[in-house]
Amino acid sequence: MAQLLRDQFSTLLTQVAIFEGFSLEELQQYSDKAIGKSYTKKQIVYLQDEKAEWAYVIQRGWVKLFRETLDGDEAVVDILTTGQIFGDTAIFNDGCYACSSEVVEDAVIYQIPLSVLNAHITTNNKLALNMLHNMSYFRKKQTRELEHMKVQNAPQRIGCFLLQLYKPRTGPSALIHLPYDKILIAARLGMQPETFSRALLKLQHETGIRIQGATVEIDDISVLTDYSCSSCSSTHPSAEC
Amino acid sequence: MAQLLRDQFSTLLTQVAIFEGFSLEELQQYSDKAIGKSYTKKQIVYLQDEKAEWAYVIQRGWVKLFRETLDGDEAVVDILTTGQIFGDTAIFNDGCYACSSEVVEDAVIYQIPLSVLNAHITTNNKLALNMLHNMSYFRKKQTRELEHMKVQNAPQRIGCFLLQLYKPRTGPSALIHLPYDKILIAARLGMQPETFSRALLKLQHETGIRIQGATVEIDDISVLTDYSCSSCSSTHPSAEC
DNA sequence: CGAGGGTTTGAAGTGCATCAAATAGTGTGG
DNA sequence: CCACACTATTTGATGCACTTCAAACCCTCG
Repeated sequence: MAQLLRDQFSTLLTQVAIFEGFSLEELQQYSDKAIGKSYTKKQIVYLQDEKAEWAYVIQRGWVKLFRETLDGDEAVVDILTTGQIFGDTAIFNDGCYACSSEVVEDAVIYQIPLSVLNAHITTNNKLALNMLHNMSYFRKKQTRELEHMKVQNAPQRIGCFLLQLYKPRTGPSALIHLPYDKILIAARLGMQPETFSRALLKLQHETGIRIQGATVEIDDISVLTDYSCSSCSSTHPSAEC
Repeated sequence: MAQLLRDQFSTLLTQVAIFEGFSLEELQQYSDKAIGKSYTKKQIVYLQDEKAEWAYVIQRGWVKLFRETLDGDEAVVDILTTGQIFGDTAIFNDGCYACSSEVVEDAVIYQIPLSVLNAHITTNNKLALNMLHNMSYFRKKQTRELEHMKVQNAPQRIGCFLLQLYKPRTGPSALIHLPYDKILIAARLGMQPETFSRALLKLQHETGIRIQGATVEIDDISVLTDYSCSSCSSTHPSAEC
């Protein structure tokens, strides 16, 4: 990799959760062997159960992690973007990827050898602790999601999804842009596109938010938290929900 | 703690996943400050969001981890038994418990100070790696559970639950004893007791298994995997499912 | 034996899935 | 720049799975 690219890549790595607190120098060991590629929508990065050689870091775009069942159904595990790493936990999964991954919005993705990461974990306790924190974060997120599947209905789940896109700023109003297809959001929330469409209508009527294509206008974010989080166990109101 | 108890406790700790590969000597640091207690059904061990001082190790009995929503619904996160640790991940959750925990079958539970565990993690990379492996295991389990909530119906989810209770032995037949109330199993699987009862009937008719009170008789385990795992993404057939 | 949970059964309602088809939106080649 | 093809999204109609409410039954334990 050329020096300029290497520096750019190392800077990206400093934004990755598991590398928090690491210096550019410490991260140079990755840029030596890293590879950056461009991907277009619908490209597969890797498949479930494949032997894992690389971890991937997203510089730009969106990537879907999913699992496919024998009869063709798919469960969307997560949808990731800039600064997020994936495939790294194959280290703890017999060296195989636990999910398949597919690009859902044109992306630039770097890949780093798992062997380097693996060696680094066993010698650097700080990295292991960072990964623990990170994995704990995702476990919490998953736990919340399971809870939502059990106790929330479709419109409420969409409300929670919108709240997660909301970045707190001045004032209670917000203008949110849906970052990818509604069909994909529906899959992410475990419902059919038709259900999503109808639930979105219901959500509009019941909370007063306005949706026009991929744009969501919210006058008062607290109406949404009231509506969606009443059946959450999270502290209410919560941006986490 | 008396020496005899201490030894007994250290032996229990060697069975705990995150302490795998540790010697009795290394584990002595816990027995100094550990406390063992008996609990009866329905006793609360700790509540969600409480400041966490202890991690708990089950010697005997069953414990439910759950989250309660504002409007009284509860989501059962997990149900644990002998040799399992809980509350330990509060270390990565701002020092607060992420779930409440309640004894569901009379239990003996030891508690160890989180401060000792926390100190141990930062100095002992092996422990950190063990915890990573363990957390990865639970993440996988949760991912599978989320998938099941999205793609399986009630009888199939019960089938998977039974498969998890099945410990492979000689031959394809099995006699399983349900370890706790059906109401609790229903909650664990995210369904109503009535639904559970009816789904169990359907499962009997469609797979030929026989259920008498808390006893489950299965002639051929593969019938159950065929029935339940057809819509799983796990390698089929799988004890994991 | 009687009280109290656990469990089952019945009847009715609700939410989501499914199938079908219309509509909107996007990118392509002519 | 337009017509076409293709996909995304919406809308309608219907069915099924699960929930809810109500009540009976069963089992255990004081």
